[in-house]
Amino acid sequence: MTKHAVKEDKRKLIRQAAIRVFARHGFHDATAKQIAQEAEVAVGTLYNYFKSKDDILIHILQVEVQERLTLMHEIFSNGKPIREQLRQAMDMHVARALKNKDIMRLFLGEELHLGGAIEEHVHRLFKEIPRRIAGLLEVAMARGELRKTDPLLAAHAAFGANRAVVARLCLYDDAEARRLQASAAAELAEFIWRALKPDKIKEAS
Amino acid sequence: MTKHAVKEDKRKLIRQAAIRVFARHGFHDATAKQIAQEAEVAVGTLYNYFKSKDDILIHILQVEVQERLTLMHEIFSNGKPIREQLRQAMDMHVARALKNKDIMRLFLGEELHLGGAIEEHVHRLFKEIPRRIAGLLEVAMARGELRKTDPLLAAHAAFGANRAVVARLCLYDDAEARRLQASAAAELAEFIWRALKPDKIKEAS
Amino acid sequence: MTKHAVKEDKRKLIRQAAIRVFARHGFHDATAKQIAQEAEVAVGTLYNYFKSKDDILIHILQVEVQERLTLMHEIFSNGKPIREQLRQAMDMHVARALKNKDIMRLFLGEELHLGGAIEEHVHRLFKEIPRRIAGLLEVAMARGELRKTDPLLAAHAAFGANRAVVARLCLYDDAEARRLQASAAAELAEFIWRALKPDKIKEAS
Amino acid sequence: MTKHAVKEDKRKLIRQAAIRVFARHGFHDATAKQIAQEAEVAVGTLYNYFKSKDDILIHILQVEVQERLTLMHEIFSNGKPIREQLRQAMDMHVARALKNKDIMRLFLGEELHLGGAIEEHVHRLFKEIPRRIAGLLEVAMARGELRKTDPLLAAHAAFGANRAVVARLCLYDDAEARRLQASAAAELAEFIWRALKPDKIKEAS
DNA sequence: GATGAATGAGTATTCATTCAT
DNA sequence: TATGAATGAATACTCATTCAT
Repeated sequence: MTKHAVKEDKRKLIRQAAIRVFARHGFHDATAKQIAQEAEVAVGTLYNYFKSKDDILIHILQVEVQERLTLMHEIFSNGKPIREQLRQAMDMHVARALKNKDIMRLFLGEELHLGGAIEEHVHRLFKEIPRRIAGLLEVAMARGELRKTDPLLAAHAAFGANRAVVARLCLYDDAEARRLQASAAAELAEFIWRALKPDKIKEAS
Repeated sequence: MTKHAVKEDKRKLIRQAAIRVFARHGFHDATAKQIAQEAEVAVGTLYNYFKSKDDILIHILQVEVQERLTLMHEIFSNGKPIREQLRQAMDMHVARALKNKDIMRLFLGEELHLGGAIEEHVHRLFKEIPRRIAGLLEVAMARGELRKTDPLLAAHAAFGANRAVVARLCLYDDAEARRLQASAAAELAEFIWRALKPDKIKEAS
Repeated sequence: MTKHAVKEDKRKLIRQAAIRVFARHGFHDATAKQIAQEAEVAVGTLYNYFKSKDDILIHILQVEVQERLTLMHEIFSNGKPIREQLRQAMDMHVARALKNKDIMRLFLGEELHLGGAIEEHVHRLFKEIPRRIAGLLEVAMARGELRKTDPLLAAHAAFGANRAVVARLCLYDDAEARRLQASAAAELAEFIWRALKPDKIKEAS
Repeated sequence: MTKHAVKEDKRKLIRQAAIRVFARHGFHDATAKQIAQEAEVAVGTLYNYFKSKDDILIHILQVEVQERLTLMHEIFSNGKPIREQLRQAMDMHVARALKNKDIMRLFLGEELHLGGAIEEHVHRLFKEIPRRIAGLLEVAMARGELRKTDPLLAAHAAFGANRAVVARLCLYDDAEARRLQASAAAELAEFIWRALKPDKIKEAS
């Protein structure tokens, strides 16, 4: 039990070091040596915990995606009106992104062309998110809380809007980014809400 | 003058070969040799027309972005109602993307982490698009054709929504992609229109 | 004393595991981990019983060579006519080789280029065999049981003939190997006997 | 034509450098860098002429085996009596070996366990030699110039005898090696001739 | 201008060995 | 004694770029 916990701790240590290094140099240009130094372990140790550099990236993305999906699921199961849920979801994403810009840099940048084997893993991971959002939207549409439209397309549009705004906040640290930061989540929620709200709103309660 | 034209022709030849190769293998994994073979020239010749491999990528992106911006500008200057303009813009982007999936793959994937010098060039390029969209939106807001909100944020959201949907269409060639293809532009336009239309529509032609 | 016996047992355990692993992967490509797993001990344990991976190989070869030399000595001391002794020696070598192909693969393949330090050990070991054979041949020549010729050269030739035939039987498991298997020892003995028998045979008794 | 010749020259240059380096350090321990330095080219250049380090070794062995087989074929086609042919063959092998000890060291040592893909190539190469010798012996047996026995087994025995003696001469440069050097070929030829000559010799000149 | 052979810096991964537990 | 996680030196191979022809 302890052994397993220690092993997980070290994986986490390496994962977090790798996030920083990948964010700094990009996946391709980051070297195993850099990751090892950042984690303060020997190069060989990386390979005691991960099969390869690719494997580290996959693991990082998996953990992050998993956590997001879980949080999203909680928000959209809390019984609040959909408009409120959208607002909470945007808050969550924006806050999380700002809190950990490193991982966002990684998350936003390395969507494609990782080469052969990883690419599939990563794509599968990235396709899962809009699919889950589409599921949530579909339920809301069925309930009449959102207008009827293609849920998958709407999910992509909503997720894409969010992604672009968050990217703007995280990737460029300029005056405009700082200006948008405060209102971004609220405006995004409003944007998506308006895009998807029913024509006649009959929100009971 | 002829000399210059010949030179530009060869640059174009190489650029288009590079687009295909980058799309196939990704920027990092594409080799100068592959590009040369695809363009049916010697490796050395590449370097007579471009400073470096990086330079080729920058050039590709510049041309594409430039063309899009020009088209966008035309659409938003045609005097049609904003809703129609949105529709035309979405049509243009989707059609162009589907027509040249190669360049889209490149365009979508290599946004970040190209390493040091290029990164700046590319970022500057990619920041330009939302800024221009924001400009267009701002005008429309001033005219009361769109609701008042932060134009830059709205531009990012709209552009992001578009980007995500187009990515879905171009990057994964599955059943869902084919289903969405026909209606994507219209639905996207509707999505963005609803997100940004004024509360009370008083479109005096 | 018991302690020493236990220690020897474990050395044997490891030695035999190593023989299997070396035979499977070759000395260079075999890893300490593989040997440890095959022996069902921890990696560190190997190093409690052997100085190094090299040391394990040396030990294996030493034991095998020692055993062969002892058996050879017995055969050539049994008072039988030399022709019969040759026959018995060939039988012994062929039988032993076929019984333990693993060790033969090792024995035949890793003769050279083990790198610096081991090489000397191994060479010394491998030089010992022809020298001992030469000694036996010399005695027989002195007695007139074999024709007079350079004993060392004859020893190498005889040993080499044997080695090559045994290699053929052990290393390639094809139809020809199976055909030769039955008659190999007898034919080899005959080959060497004819090569070395005196011109006029006056075998008393 | 010139281009091809130049390319072949460089392959030869690299091949010969590699022979020296492999002989010095053994195949496994020789590094690409060492070979490059010995050949006075850059590391990358090696890979313009050979697919891999393995490929270099295969090429070396192929050339050497091919040359030997050709020479052997000439000797055994020259119409001389078989005893003379044997003598010439031994002379050739011994002389060639002494003239180029480097390649012999390689030739003798790396018979096995080169790992996966090469191993097959090399084995096929090394099996070819006894097969060809067997063919020659069979013809001689049919003509009554040699006693009837299994030609393949005899070939292995003869080749093995030769190999062992040559190895002794090339690998260890000690007093005994120098003593044997002069008489080795003649004695080897005699050894093999006696081992294989017919019981009643009726050599019609 | 065009060519493509030569260059050599750069990197993921392995594995013998150690040593704290 | 037994363990096995940690270590880090070592190495084949790639590929952007150059430059003599």
